[in-house]
Amino acid sequence: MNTVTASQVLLYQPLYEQIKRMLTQSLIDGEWKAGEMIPSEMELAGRFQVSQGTVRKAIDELVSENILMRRQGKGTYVMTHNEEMMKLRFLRLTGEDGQKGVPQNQLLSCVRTKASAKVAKKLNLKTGAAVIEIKRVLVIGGRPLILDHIIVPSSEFSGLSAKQIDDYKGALYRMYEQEYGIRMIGAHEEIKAVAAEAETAEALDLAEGAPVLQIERVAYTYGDRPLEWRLGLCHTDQYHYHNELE
Amino acid sequence: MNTVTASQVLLYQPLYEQIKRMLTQSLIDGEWKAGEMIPSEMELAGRFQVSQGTVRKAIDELVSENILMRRQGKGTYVMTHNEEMMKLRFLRLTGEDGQKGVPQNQLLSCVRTKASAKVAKKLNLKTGAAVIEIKRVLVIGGRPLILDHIIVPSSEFSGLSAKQIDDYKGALYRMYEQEYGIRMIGAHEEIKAVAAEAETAEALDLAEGAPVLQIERVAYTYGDRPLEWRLGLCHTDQYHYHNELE
DNA sequence: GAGTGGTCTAGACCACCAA
DNA sequence: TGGTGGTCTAGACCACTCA
Repeated sequence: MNTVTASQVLLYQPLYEQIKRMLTQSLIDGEWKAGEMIPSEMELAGRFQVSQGTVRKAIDELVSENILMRRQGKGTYVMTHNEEMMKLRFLRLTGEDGQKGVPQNQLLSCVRTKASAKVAKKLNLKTGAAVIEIKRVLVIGGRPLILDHIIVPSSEFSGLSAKQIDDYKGALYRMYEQEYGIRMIGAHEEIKAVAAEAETAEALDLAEGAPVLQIERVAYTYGDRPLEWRLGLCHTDQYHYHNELE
Repeated sequence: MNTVTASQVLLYQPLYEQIKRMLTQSLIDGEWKAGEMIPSEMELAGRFQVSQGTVRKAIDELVSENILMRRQGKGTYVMTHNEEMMKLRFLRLTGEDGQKGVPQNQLLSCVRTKASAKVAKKLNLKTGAAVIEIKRVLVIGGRPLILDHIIVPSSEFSGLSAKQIDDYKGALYRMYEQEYGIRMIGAHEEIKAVAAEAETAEALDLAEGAPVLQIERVAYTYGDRPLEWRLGLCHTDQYHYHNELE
């Protein structure tokens, strides 16, 4: 019976799902850019020849995924990392008081290199593909907190420079969005506890062998396309990673 | 103008929000228990004197919060930790292959004691209030993986025994639900990397001082009422904590 | 006041399930 | 075949923003 169900699932597509996919395609195609207003619900209903309620349901889902945002009385907008609430959207480290503090960015290096087998697999690239590798330290409250090791494909970020990273004060997802039109909409993280190696210990002002939190992240844009890999090593004496389970 | 808006926000409540609250209250009152079917949308619409669409929107939100679940053609049910997909809902540790493996429970102790100031604060209790303290090791794939230290208020879990924990093979949230009618619907976790102390090292078969993941969790039931505190110490050589950011 | 999103209704029809 | 949830429509009215 499950085999029958499987084929039915593939055939049947509610209208609002189809519209959701068409809206997403328009976002991928760049018809509406980050921060811009999209057409009104009535206008989209006319374009797709469906009722306003159906368009609404499609938009509802995109809003719940943080891809669009509504502003009552004004319109519906493409979400952007410029929004105050989105700026540190993916930074899950907070102090014991629950406050984040504003991170300072201290760039260590930004070089062209080739993708290792491991990173290539995570980014759907071929081993040895051209990538850009960034190393930096995030300083919060005057203390070095995270040593980040970041890799992005050169094909999508050609010309990426240390100056751009500095210009945006290390807010990389804002920079990707504004300089390259690439909007990160989600990420997958894998977390472990490891002993600090020499490089980590020095960067974070710790003893070698001290326990640090290792956060491996793959961030992706529309259509779940992975476009950034990063490995963060965090000192968690006074900070913690927080998570809400529902 | 913000002051005006604030009072308006307090006064204005959409119908579906009111219905959502009434449904939640019925759940708190135990009108429908975990796994039971609630009345049909049409019946609730009649009871509350609103249209079916309005009831539907209220239920939609409760479903998205994992509080209710729909079964097309059958009805709407109170979510339960018996559901296959809910059984390890809050366990975020997986092996490198992304598989969870079935955990075995090895109970170390289950005793009556008094709440420390720290735990009391997290559980909204008074310092020194009667609590039950459970220590156990979760074994996955034959290897001890997590040393758990769990505290619940005696007032809500009177009579909790080692036998109950064994009977449910350590699936505590299923046990809370079936034995005490308490359903955990969410949790907050704070994660750090720490060095294993002697007790931890012994329980997890590690060297003292080895880095371990420390997960502090407060789990809550309907109305965000906290009813369980736990501290898990995890060995993350072959496992990792995973998280999806959206 | 015009335009937008937000709520609510009433009713139609489809998909699914169980008896 | 009847009852349930799932989709879709058309239209009304409310709340908000801005010119």
